[in-house]
Amino acid sequence: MTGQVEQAAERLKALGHPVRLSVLRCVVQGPEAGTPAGELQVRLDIPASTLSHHLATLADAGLVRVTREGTTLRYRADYGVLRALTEYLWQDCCSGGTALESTPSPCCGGD
Amino acid sequence: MTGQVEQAAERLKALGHPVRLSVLRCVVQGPEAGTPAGELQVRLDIPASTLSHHLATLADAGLVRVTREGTTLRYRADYGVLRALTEYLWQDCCSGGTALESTPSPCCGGD
DNA sequence: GCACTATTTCGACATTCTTAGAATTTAACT
DNA sequence: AGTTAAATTCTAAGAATGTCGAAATAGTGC
Repeated sequence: MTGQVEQAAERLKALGHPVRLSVLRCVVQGPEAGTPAGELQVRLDIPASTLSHHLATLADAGLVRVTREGTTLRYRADYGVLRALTEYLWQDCCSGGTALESTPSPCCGGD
Repeated sequence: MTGQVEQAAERLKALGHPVRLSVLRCVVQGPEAGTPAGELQVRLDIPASTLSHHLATLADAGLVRVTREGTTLRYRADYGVLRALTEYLWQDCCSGGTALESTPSPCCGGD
């Protein structure tokens, strides 16, 4: 199987671009059934071909899923993957060591 | 100020590389005072110059901090930044929408 | 089959990233 | 000052990314 570090790195890399991170936020804020690519294109105001590449990157990383509906393609977030990634990032990469033994919680606690 | 999305993207991008993610994990698991670059180099078994570039990327992104101690440089994680990033990722990018209104918690709960 | 719409794929270019040997800096010690 | 140790910066070259107009594809309806 692909190493866990490699997979997480690939997903973080996919998120590591302003446009793609914005795309994800749009998708998350959109309807549960998914947001049409054309709507994302209007919202983000970027060329369709550019958007398509970014969407492909996100989909390849497994962060979003696509559903066809006539001629339109709806993109929606894969929350399972996103959550697993977030958990991995905090638990396995940030709090596995000696420095934070008593740190309350990653995302839930906090100010 | 730099846009929040841009800053988060830069940090995620810094994490989006297998070597850098491994570096971070090593640093986190190391002593609180920081791990010498030389020790990281031995652990990860990569050329010093390559490691130095990756460390610079992580430091530029604000994910790690450096302290000089004689001729050795100790790198340690900035947990405040890491935590803020993790929180941002989940709260602002993954659960801000309509789809997950009743989702318990990002990182703390969960199976 | 033709037209129309929604998106993707192609092609090309500029930019950035990654890698790593060689040279350089920084600091400690004698 | 000279030497040694620890890291970084220089340099260079190949690989990967980002961008976007133009062309191609998938789907619907006439």
